[in-house]
Amino acid sequence: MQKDSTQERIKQVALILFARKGFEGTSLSDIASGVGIKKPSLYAHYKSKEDLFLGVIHKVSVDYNEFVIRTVEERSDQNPEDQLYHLLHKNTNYLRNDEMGLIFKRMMLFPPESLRADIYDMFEKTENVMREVIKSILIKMVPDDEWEQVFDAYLCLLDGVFEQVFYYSPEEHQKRLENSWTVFIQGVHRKEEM
Amino acid sequence: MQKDSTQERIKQVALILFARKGFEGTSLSDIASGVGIKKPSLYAHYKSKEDLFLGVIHKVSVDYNEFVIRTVEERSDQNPEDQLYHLLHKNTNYLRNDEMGLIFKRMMLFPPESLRADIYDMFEKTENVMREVIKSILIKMVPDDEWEQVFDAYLCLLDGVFEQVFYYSPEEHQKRLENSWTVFIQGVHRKEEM
DNA sequence: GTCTATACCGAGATAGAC
DNA sequence: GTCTATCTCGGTATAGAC
Repeated sequence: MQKDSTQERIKQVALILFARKGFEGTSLSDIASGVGIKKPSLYAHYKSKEDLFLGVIHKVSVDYNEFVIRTVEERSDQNPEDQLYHLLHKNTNYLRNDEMGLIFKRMMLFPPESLRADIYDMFEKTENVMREVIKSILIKMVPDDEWEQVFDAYLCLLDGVFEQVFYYSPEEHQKRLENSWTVFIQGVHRKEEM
Repeated sequence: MQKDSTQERIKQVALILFARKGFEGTSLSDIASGVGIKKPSLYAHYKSKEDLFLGVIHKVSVDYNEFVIRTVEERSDQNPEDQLYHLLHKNTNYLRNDEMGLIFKRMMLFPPESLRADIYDMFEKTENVMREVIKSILIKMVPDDEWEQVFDAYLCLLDGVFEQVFYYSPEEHQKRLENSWTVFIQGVHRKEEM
């Protein structure tokens, strides 16, 4: 598994272009010229555009799952609230800065019609990874029969914050993230008092 | 302004197709055959595909703004909490059932590259409509210097709930909406107690 | 305004030499 | 594995008759 094989470089270039311009919006010519080869040479490595796309998406899916697990482990010694906050922040940065995040979300929301089933299969496990990892944090801070409610609210927070990455400047976005987090965590704490 | 003019029917068909398959994924042949005319006839009404697209988007933008205002007015006699909850629900249904919602969000998140600037200009006022309308509700329930924090959290809730429309079944989605709402409104109430 | 016919282009994909 | 040359298809768009 060489890291600099042409195969790998094609995937890297394709990742960026698919993320920015979508599946239909990206042409094989674009990809080939980004890699520095001619279009037909791509077919020595992938048997079709869709085949290449699935290769890219698979890589992205694996990377995101690893990212989530790694990020939570980084703060496994801290209190649950800090862990949740840390994940919220890291997740936002990942989605903002990394082409991985961009393409991940684009394909979750608006997959190319012909590949919809494949993509949903591939990403199905991501929800489960999130669930297990976040559950392990939540059961330390709320009663056993309520972690799922907070889980849903937290995932909604992640999704909302993600979406806003596209609309606002980094500063404005940061402000909104903090405000949304504050209301969320107050809601969770109120639970503890009841 | 006839409602059944060919112009209008073209826009209706184009709206549905653009929403489902995106700008690049939709061809003028698709649109023409949906309308029941031949492809070149489209050019009697719109001077290009991009021109048609902008026409559709404009209609969508206006409709969404009107929807938000109308929905809040429907419950203007009720207490603020019910108003917020009502808007959350209606907004979700609008985004789920109406092609308007689908295309609105698709184009906010992933506009076709060449039209990005036009689209962002067109949608800029939506945020302001939301801000004014929701502010008028919030100032009745939280201190004057805190409505903006709750506004940010509420908009994040709307965005998160919207995004999840794509992932989950209606039942699962409804459950998550209720849970997210509960944590949100508890966070807001805790503010009142402090 | 709608049609047929067509121009033009760029897309994805293949053949076959090197 | 990479190239040039080429194929086929479907896209956007235009010309011009009715």
